[in-house]
Amino acid sequence: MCAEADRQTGRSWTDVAEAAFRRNGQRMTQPRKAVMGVLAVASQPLKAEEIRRRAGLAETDLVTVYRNLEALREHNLLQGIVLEDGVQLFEAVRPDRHFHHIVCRRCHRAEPLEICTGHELEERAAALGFTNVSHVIEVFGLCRKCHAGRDSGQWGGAS
Amino acid sequence: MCAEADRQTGRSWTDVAEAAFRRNGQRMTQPRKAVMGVLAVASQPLKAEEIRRRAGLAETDLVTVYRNLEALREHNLLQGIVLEDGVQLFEAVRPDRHFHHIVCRRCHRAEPLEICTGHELEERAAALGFTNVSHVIEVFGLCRKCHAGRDSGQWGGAS
DNA sequence: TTTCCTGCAAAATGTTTGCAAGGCA
DNA sequence: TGCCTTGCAAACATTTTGCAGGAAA
Repeated sequence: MCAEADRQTGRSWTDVAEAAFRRNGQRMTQPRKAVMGVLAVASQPLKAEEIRRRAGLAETDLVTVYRNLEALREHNLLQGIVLEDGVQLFEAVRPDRHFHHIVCRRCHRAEPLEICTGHELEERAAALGFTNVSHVIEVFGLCRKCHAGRDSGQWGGAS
Repeated sequence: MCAEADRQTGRSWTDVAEAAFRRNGQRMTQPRKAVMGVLAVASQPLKAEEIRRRAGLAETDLVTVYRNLEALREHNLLQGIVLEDGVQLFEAVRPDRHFHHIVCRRCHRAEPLEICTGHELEERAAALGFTNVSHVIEVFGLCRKCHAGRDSGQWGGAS
């Protein structure tokens, strides 16, 4: 799919995304460019609100941000993760990278964990008759900075 | 059934939960008993609304259900999973069982996947300086019944 | 009779939808 | 000039909070 082009042509994620939009007769507006710019350089998954902030779109409605995120997702250029409390974070999809994150449950800072153990689970799921299988693997914890003074939490322990 | 019994004492999850409440000076009310009864026999994680329905608490406010779920969680007797769309499902915690689920993204039916590959990830996270580490691993797909006529979905594929 | 629990109302959050006006191509 | 996008308002679903009255122990 479109994201594959990246590996073959060496084009940046932004270029690939822009091409996908144009191919579909969709337009490159200022808010869309700004959102893409943020996602292109983000080193971690971000909340919609944070994307707007980094994009310098304080004047822009959050609705517009969501609509652009949704548009990117439809082109398979964006993926989301859901935190323990239901909040969504978004990040650019790059074909040459698949990994999961350790996310600080206090400050939401994320670091990549460059291993993926999902295939076993997916195989098992397929054996149970499930199709269109995907997996979510996220690890939560407290980063060093946030470690000070906090109880173990209701989700802790059950690993 | 035997699987419900606490490994050491032979007490059922319900008994353990009731003891935990009484130990804390908390009371066994009718809504609380009903919620616990549902969780004790549920074979899969359930939404708050579904718990109320199964508990026969149509007259009871959902707020009460949430408060009881929260109370159970504080005793480490309940755990939740978050679906791709942010909705929470709840299930009883049993000390002798740790596994993840394959959840149908249409009908929310879940089946256990009796393997857990989270420890590697947690070790890695700990090495990065994170504490209080826990993990969320969920696999989503379409069960056989729901497989008919449905597009691949915005989250699909990116395994 | 204490104080925990419930119901009701309302708020908080995060996200989506409808519609008319605005602006890329 | 088309019609894709935006802004605004409002709807939405889920979950949380405040407060007064009701009920376990």
